[in-house]
Amino acid sequence: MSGTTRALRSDAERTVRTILAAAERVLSKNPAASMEQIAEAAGVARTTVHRRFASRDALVAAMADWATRRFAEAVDAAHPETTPPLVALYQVTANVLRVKIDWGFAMNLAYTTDAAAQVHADAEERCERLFARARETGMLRADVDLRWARRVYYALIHESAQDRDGDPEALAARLVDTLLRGLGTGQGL
Amino acid sequence: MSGTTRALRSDAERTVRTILAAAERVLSKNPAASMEQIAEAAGVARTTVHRRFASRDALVAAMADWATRRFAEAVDAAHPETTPPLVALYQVTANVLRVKIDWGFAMNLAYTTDAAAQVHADAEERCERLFARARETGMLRADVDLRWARRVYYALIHESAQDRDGDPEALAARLVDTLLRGLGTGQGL
DNA sequence: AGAACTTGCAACACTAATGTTGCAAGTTCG
DNA sequence: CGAACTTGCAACATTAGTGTTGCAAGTTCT
Repeated sequence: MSGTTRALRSDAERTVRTILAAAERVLSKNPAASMEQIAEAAGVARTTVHRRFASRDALVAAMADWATRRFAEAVDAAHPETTPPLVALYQVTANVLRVKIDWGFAMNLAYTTDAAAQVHADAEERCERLFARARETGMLRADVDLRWARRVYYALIHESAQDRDGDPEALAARLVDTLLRGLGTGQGL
Repeated sequence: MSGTTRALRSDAERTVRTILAAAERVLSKNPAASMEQIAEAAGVARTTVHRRFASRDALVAAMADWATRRFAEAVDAAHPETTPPLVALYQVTANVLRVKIDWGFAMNLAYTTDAAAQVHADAEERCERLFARARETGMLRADVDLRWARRVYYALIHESAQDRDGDPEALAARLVDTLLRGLGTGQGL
């Protein structure tokens, strides 16, 4: 039984992922797109979408959860609490960019689901803790506000993720450089 | 005749602005809000909204135009082509923040209308020209990409505008400081 | 008071999207 | 092959939002 159902279930799983990917593509271009448009982009009938997701809200919630899971993996993989701050910053940035480039819309649904909200709230805290370590090691200025630092960092992540065909490593390098050094020379300040 | 119609017309104008302000308030919280919700927030009947704006799209377009006009005024008032770059940067930033704090949603409709699109495209060019001047005077690093500079600047404007109750001058100061100096000390790079 | 105009209200028509169901056709696997 | 399961298709019910109209009541100004 488990062999059979596993095979059959994997078909369904594949369909689910196809739909999620299509929804990301369509909704990132037009957040008000209909289920019909999403189904068409996924190459399935609208009824199939409704079979997999009870409602539009359920589909959106599934997108939030899916992207959030990938986001959490991206953060964890960089071991931001144990790696030296600068290295961690590069790693997290590149990893998160990889996810955000593909799931930009879904990642903006951070506070749609309780589970997703929890992960993102945790991530914010971890981010600020990383910046706290960076400040202690003299990497960040002593007077920098951690909350503002995180907000600027997030804003730069968001902006960098618009370069959908760029190399995540290069994007991360530019981002970190801008975050730490800014764009000025320091003349006339 | 002109006296009479002017008085009557001003009533209508007042209603129009009330509706625009309400739409901004409501739609910034929920972009999918209905005309009913907007009307309620404006303290008028839904039919009144429909009398002033032929359709939902027309309302949204009016919001885009209104915010764009205020945005253009904010930029012009800073005389970014003739004032020294650093001063101009502060002035433009503070002025634009004042508008964006109140019309954040409407300002994101930049490319809804042809007229608005034109203004915003112009503003982007003017922004990059300002940064070009800043680079020539040694305020910005010589190797900085103007397009990236503008994108970072816009991202910081967007983020700063979230502090809806902050003093625009103080927000501008923090923004420019972050843009030019970044958040790092320069140690270990 | 009277003209010009605006508003709220109730009622209506219309549309687009959502969500459901039944069934025939197809697949994967044992 | 037959069981389990999934899909597409057609048809349907329901709803929420949009946009329209007529009319009575109200205002502002002359």
